Amino acid sequence: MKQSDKYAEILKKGDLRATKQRYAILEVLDCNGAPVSAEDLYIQLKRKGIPISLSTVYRILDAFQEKGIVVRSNFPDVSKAVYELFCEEHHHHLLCVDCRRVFPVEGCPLEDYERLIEERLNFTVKGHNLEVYGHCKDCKKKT
Amino acid sequence: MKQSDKYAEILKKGDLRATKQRYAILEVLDCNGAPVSAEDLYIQLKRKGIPISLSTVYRILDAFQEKGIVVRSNFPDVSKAVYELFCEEHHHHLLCVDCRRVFPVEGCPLEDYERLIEERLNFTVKGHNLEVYGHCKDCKKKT
DNA sequence: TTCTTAATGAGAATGATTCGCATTTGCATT
DNA sequence: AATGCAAATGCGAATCATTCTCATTAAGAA
Repeated sequence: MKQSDKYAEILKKGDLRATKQRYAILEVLDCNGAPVSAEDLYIQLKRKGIPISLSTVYRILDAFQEKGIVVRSNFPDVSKAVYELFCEEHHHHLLCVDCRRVFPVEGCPLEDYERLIEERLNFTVKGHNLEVYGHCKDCKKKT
Repeated sequence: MKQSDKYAEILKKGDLRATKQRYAILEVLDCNGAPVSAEDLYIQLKRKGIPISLSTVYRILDAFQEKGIVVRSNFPDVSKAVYELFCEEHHHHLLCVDCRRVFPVEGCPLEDYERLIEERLNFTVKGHNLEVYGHCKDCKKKT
């Protein structure tokens, strides 16, 4: 199966029309790995020669997030939201406070904690947000 | 010791002048328990008859955060930042997606996880952000 | 009481995001 | 392939949270 077929399927499943702009956003997110801001995405798309406007980037990301195609996050002390493709394997992020890069970490330590919350506080847990921040191995060296 | 003495001490320790506005913000945060946005804080202060402007609220919260007196957080899908008094006991928050209330939970399940990250990924952990969201016990009933 | 400097108020400026509306484009149906 | 219509896009204006500027006020040391 070609990449473009994969994207077409994602869009069809989400009941979204297949447009050049949507394909291009899926492709960039797919290649990018780490979360990107709407503006970065816009710049990358322009650089690739894709005709698109910033508001369309926002609109597409919104639609994607509604359909569960992407996940939006807000990192502390960063004023813009970032987006990445939804990933089956639940994972979290390490943020380097020096170089501002984002590293994925697979796995999640919260199952027991959430069970405890459900039992002790009678709260139905639907999800969580977790980011860990600090100094990545490259930035550690430099100091 | 009176409450106002407590606030005076906090300000002195932070090397900040004691002003009516700063006392008032400390008092509201102290009574409020849960995190509040700058605007909510401003509204509450006005309601109490405190003369203050919104920019001052932001400035004071900024200064407080710099001194470690308050903690600022960004909850997902909420565009404004929220602030609460720094609390010695490390804790996290439960967000009810229905009533939007915030509940504190003491304790933290991340020690082992962070140790693992430090070892496996050679990343120096400085802190983390964790919020759990779902339906609180009151909203659960209503449905 | 005076002086210096930090803090405040009011509103303008900024930056991220959303909205409104005219135009274009997928795509289901002839 | 041509048609029609709803969905998607582009552009700029609008909005929202937050920060900045600068003139005025008030803490607190001397």
